[in-house]
Amino acid sequence: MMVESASETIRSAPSGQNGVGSISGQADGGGGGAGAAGAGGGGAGRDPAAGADSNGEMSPAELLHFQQQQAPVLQALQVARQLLLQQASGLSSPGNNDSKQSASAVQVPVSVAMMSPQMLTPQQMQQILSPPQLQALLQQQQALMLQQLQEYYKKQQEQLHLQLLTQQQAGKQQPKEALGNKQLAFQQQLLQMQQLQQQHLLNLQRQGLVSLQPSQASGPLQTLPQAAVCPTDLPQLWKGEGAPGQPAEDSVKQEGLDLTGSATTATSFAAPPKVSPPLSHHTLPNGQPTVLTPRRDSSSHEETPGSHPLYGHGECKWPGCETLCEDLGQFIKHLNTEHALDDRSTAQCRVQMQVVQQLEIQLAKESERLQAMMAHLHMRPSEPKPFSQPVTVSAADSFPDGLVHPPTSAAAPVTPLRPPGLSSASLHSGGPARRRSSDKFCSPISSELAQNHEFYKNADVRPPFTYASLIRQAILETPDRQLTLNEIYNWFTRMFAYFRRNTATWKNAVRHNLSLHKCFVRVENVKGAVWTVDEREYQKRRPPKMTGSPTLVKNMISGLSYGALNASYQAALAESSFPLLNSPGMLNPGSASSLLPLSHDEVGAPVEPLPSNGSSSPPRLSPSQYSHQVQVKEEPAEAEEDRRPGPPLGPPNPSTAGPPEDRDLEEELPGEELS
DNA sequence: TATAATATAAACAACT
DNA sequence: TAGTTGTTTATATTAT
Repeated sequence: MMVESASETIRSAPSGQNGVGSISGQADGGGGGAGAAGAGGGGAGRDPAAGADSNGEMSPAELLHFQQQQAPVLQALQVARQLLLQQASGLSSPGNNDSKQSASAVQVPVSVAMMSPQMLTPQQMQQILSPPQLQALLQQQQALMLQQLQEYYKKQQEQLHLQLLTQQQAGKQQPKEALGNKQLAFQQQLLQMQQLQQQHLLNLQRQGLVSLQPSQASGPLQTLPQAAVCPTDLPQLWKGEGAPGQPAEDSVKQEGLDLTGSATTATSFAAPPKVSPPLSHHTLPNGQPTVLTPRRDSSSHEETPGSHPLYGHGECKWPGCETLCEDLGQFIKHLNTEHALDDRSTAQCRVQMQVVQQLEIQLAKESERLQAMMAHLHMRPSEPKPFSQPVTVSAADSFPDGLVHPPTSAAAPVTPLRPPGLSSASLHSGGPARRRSSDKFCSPISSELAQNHEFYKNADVRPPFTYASLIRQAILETPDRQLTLNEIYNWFTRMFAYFRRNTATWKNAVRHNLSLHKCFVRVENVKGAVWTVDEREYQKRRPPKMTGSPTLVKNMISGLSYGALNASYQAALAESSFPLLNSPGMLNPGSASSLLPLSHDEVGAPVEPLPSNGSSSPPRLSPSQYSHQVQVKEEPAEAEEDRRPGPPLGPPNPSTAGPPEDRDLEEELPGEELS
């Protein structure tokens, strides 16, 4: 009865279509997850679309107005950048004419310079000043320029903000949707501007044009999140909080840092009511910034250990605040005075939370993308795979929650998902996955399992290994190299998400394999019957030609992904003699640990990373033992008595190995104690 | 095409 | 009696 019902599910399961469906479902799920994750910060996530919509609803006049507003900013940026570039080239080659120009720029108000760089031609400075002087002047000028740039931005942003406010007021009578869309449009403009500003500053920084000293650097630059880490929208988000808002009263801080954000703007701009649920103040470190450990810039972590997370390199790391503090005490004082619990700090904290949310959303998106990529690649197994990524990482990445939930339907025994390091051939089971040709020869189960341990554990993907190899692996992973049937079951379910379903089918298969293959020896001990592996018999199954023959190599090359080729090849060679991992480097910690027991239980074997290594050579079993075990299978009753003494079937004594049947295999294993 | 390996299904017996 | 364990047979698929 059970079997029948289960078999029905199995039958339906193998359908490839379902598998694909499940995949897409997972992808969808991922997307949904992302959406869900972004629910809180959904505003940001939806911004692009919302912005587009809102733009669509804006009147042409408004659009034009904004564009006009932004045009000068762009121009100014371009000009300023050119100017700085010229200056830089001038620095690098003092004799250059450009340097003259740059030097001359020092004397010209930056604002003017930005507007009409071509008109600046005082080149006398270059002739008059020495290179060091020029450089000093240049730095000074750069700082000036930055300051002016920021002021310029600030003004533009204030203008935009004012317009936003007026729109808000004027639009009170308008349908809320339209108003919201307009606001979004405004916010988009603000974001763009801020992004522009940041990109510009970043560019300057990258070009080495701006090596701003902390004090010199105006907030924006220093507070810029790492470009590599943050998508462009993230910095803007932050900026949006800090700079744009800058209502008049806050805009100019005594420190001269223009970065300080204003709470009001922050809330209205970056955290629209819908998006940012009222972040109650309790979420804020009430006057105890220490609670705000999650800094948005990782730089804080580089600071001297023991220092305040918000204090590093002698300055306050509070977003937008680079106030210099001589020591921790001063910093604490500064913290309590400048960053106490108030609207501004609250808003900044909100921003920080949004930054984190954005990062999470980004992570979700990237994970989804990775899934899609993997699915896509699986669709075309013939295509060469670029690289095999570190399995654990990618697997984890692709499944943020660490789980790939089995498709709702029992379908999809083989989903398009593939462990990154796994060869297409080994997974090639497009359909019912009847054949796992590569399991024995091409991709050693031990290494693949080690590499993709997390993947199989979490992904509902049918492992590309035969039942026999899996059973063997399960048994060999145990210190005693013996397992009861139930323990084998448990290993299957523990190691493979796939085997958490259709239990009747695969369990039947396991039993069938145990009985069918001579390599599995049933031994009775006190606890009952346990199953062991007769490596000699197991290796017998190998077609002789496979051993190190060109065919093997050919198969492997054709079957393995390029990235995994090397590791798999090595592992294959290793497995032929040492079935289990013997190359620690290929293991990820988790799997390595799981396999660890194997390595230390062998009595006689010195290193014996894998006792099971007996594989190629009749390893662990002394002739007597071996014969006895075989006998056991045929005559279980007798066996158990002899076994009793040591560990039930304890680590077979590796003392003398049976006649190495697979000599051919052992070429890889020089030092192996074959006999 | 023949063969081997494998997967799956199922029947059956023994045991708990 | 039901469930588990173990064996065996049959059939289909795939690769060599």
